[in-house]
Amino acid sequence: MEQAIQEILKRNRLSVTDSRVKILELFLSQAGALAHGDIEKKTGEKFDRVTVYRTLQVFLGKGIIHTIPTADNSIRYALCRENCAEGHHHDNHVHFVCSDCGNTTCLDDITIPQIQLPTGYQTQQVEMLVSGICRECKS
Amino acid sequence: MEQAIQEILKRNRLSVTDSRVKILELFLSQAGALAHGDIEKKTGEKFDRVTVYRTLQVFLGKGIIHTIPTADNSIRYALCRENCAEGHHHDNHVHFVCSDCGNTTCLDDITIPQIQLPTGYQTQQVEMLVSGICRECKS
DNA sequence: AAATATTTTGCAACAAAGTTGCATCTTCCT
DNA sequence: AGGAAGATGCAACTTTGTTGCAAAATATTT
Repeated sequence: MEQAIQEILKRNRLSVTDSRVKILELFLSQAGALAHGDIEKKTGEKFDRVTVYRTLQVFLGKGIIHTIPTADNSIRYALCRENCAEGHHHDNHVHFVCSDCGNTTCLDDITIPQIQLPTGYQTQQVEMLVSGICRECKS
Repeated sequence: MEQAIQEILKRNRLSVTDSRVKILELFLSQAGALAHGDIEKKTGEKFDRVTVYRTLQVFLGKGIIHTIPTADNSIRYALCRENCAEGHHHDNHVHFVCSDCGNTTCLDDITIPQIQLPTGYQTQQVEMLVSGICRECKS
């Protein structure tokens, strides 16, 4: 994993620092999306709040992670699949929020269907957000 | 308009107060969705912040308005069409955020398409959020 | 229409979330 | 190893949202 992380950082011309490594580790070691708060807690509160904010901003800018809007007004972050160009994702998968466990996951294989907007509207990006019960919580 | 507003409040067994009337007026007098901040500003800062929060909560609970999650982590509120039951909307329309003027609108006539989730996932609610350029800004 | 009961409001105080400037420390490059 | 560039932590601050409570407004009863 250590390898992979270095690779990601280097590919994006970012210096390799403790916080960046630890935060990327977090993302890589679990499937779901993370809110800012989760990150602060799960890194063992080793980093300053400000550092976490700034690290997320940098990752966002480089297209390493993307945001997921949620109904409860708390932005989640998730890793982008391979090939997001700097600042320009192709992030056309559906996001799922479990109303039981609260986890947010990217359903990478479910593509957002095309829709026909009224004339005069021009689409740039589409987000689709499903809430419900996830596989783990259903059983 | 005054009529209509009273009607809405009475139908929902809410007492008719200045703040509620003014805030409903705001929603009725313009198409788009409003963020909490917009409301504070546009009412001419006559009401306490707390009152605005509470009023929105009440309207939400009664199904008079619904929330729209946005990518920038600021919840918008918009009027529900006619017949939302208390606490239970049928809110299956698409939301549009203009990246130029910033306005958020309900595309009431565009229905969210059905999607097929992976087995094991159970859907409760689906949100679809399109960003782009709106009719007004395009010209 | 007045009196009472019920709601709603505004204030104060607080908690959480996010931002900025700046000095210090790390990382990277040669 | 040394210096430039960049990242971090701290402090201070702003914005956003919440809660308890007394005062005020609204609704209800007679």
